[in-house]
Formats: sequence, structure tokens, C-alpha cells
Amino acid sequence: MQQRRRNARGEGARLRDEIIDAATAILEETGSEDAITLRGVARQANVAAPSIYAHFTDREEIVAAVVARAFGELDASLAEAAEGGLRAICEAYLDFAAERPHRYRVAFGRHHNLPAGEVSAEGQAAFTRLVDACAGNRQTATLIWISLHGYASLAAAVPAFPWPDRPAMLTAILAQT
Amino acid sequence: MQQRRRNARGEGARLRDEIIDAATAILEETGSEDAITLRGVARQANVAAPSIYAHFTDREEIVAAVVARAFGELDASLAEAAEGGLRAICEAYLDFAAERPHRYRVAFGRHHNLPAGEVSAEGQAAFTRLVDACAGNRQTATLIWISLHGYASLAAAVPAFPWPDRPAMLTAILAQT
DNA sequence: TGTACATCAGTGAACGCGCGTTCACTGATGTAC
DNA sequence: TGTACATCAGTGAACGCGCGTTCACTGATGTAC
Repeated sequence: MQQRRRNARGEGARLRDEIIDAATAILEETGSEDAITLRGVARQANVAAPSIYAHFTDREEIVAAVVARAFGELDASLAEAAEGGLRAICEAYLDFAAERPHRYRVAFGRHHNLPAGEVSAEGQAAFTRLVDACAGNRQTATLIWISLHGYASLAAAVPAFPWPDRPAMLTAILAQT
Repeated sequence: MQQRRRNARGEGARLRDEIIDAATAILEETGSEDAITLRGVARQANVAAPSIYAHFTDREEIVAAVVARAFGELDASLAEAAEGGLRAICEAYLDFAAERPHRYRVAFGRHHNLPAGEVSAEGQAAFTRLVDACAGNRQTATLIWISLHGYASLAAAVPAFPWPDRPAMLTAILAQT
């Protein structure tokens, strides 16, 4: 085990973030959700395996934290693009999916069996950005969302498919408005 | 190991199908792709683990076979619905995704890094059914496909989201034509 | 028709490995007096 | 200011487990003569 300067008192929580960093790095490098193992994450974070237990009760909680952070990042991306209008938000959405393909896939690919009405807060926030850009029309925002998601995830899954170029795609998607 | 009547001579290939059955059953019951382990599949198929090697070189090849079969089933579903026209095909697509959620997710969620132009034959066949129903218009078929996939996969992933009902959704999706 | 034999489908034991988790612990950091 | 001590972040060794894979094998099935 390599040297690691340990956190000062009261800053133990910092390791929590480093663990999520480590898990995210593993996911994005290997492309595989099951490569996120407790021991692997510990190695990546330069920490002994049992140290994780101070911050997460099990492996699953680490993955959930990775997903929550990814949704937060997506929301931030969309927020930044909001002033550019609906098309800019859609561009930002597609950029996010293209640049962080594995985080995107895990975040939207897992089946979130949450109790009715309880969608994750971060995900809801991101969707609300879309609704706002659609002048509050949820129906339109939903249609655009499913098209964006369908395009983003299929383009990542089947790159060999002869996809239309992105501007044409976006124009067609937005024609639904 | 429980009793198992072994296949007659020349029918050894039958076990291959039983292995894919077993792997598919595990996937659909657990909902987890990594629950498809070589030993687990062997147990489910009532066979000793090394018996698998006569038919598959490794675990990955089993998963690939599960995916290939799923695409074949999807194609068959769409073919059956074809005479009912475009809307019927879309209904069949959504039914398939709703009834076999985990197969659908694994089939379309994996990143198929195939050499350019080499999309899986089964997947291509299914897409062609959609193109045919769109009077040969690939652009339209592509748009409908991404909407169907977006809806199917997001509805499975986030069931708590207030989705419009399916007929309304389909009508909106098909309005793109 | 009988029998020796090759083939073929599948087995059982064994291996080394990485995993999640537990346990008793260490030693630096800050605090009370 | 010095020092004893509690707290807190993190460690190292050990466990049992299921995994993928290998190996030499078994015994039923079909075939040649």
C-alpha cells in the first residue's frame, strides 16, 4: 500500500468524495459497472479496503453515489446551457452523454425501482430544465427527452449504424415542438 | 448434481440451446447481467460447469448468444405485427421491451464495438421491418426508432415518472412521420 | 446375431484468484488541565 | 507552556466463498465386422 497523507480531524468526510472519484474513474476507464468492486475502488483511492466502510455500508451504495453525482453533473451542464435556449440545452445533453458514456449509461440504464412519485432529486432537476425551456410544456419536454435519450444511448451502443449527423438529428427532434 | 438425461449422439448441440435458455432465465429472474456466471448457468442447466466449454469458449460468448437470440425474438415479433402496419409494429416493439425488460436492456445497453458497417444481422433485420413500414424512408424510421427506444428504456428505468399513457405517446411519436 | 471398439456427451476434483467483510490494532491529531 | 489522554482516520491480517478454468476420467451410444 502506497503512502497516503491522511485527512485531518473533522475532514474524514473528504475520503468519501475521493471514493466516489475513484469509483467513477474505474467506471469510465473500464466501461463496466461490475468493475466497481469495493477492493478495486480502495486500490484506486490508495486506501485499505476496510476504510471504505466508514463512508459506505456496501458496494451498492458506492454505485448509487456515482449515479447521483452523474445526475448532478448533468443538471449543472444543462443549467449552464439554459440561457442559450432549448436547442443549446439539447446540445448540452447530447454532449454530456457523448463525453461520459459509461456514467450516462449506468445512470439511465439501471432500473430505479423507487416508490411511486419518488424520482431522484437530481434527475428531476435536470428534467425541469428541459420543461422550462419548453415554456412549461411537460408533454413536449417528455417527447424531446425520450428522443434525446434514444439517440444518445443508441448512438453509443451502435456506433456503426449510419446515424444522420447531429444538427440534422436535433432539428428533426425539435420539430416535434 | 441432479439427474439429467444426456443427449443422444449427434444431438450434443441441443445443450447449447439449453445453456442459452438457462442464461436467459437467470438474466430475466435476477435482472442482473453479471448474475450470468458460467457456474450459475451450468447449475441452472443442470449440468457440470466444464460441460459448457464444449459449446462456448467463455462467459462472454454466452451473453453474446443471449443478446443475439433476443434480437432474433424482437425481429420475429415485429415480423408478426408487420401486416398491421406501422403503429402495430411500434406496439409490438414496446410490448417486447415491456415484457422482456432485462433482455431488452442488455441487448440495447451494451456497447457493441463492431467494425464500421458491421451491425449485428438480427438487429439490422428488426430495423429493416421498421424501414419497410415507413415506406422505405430510413430517416423517418430512425427517428421513430430512437423515440421508441427512448420511451421503452426510460419507462423501464424510471417507472415512477408520470408517463403519458401509451396510445397518446405512440400518436405523438408517429406524428413525426 | 453377437461382440469388440471408437466416439462422444458429460463428470468430479482440484487449482489459484479476487472478492466482501470482520477483527483487533495503530498512530497522528487535537484537547483538557 | 507542557503533558496526559481521548478521539478519530485509517491499517493489516485473516476468514470463507464463488468464480473461471484445467485435467484426467467415465460410461452410454452407436458402428464395424
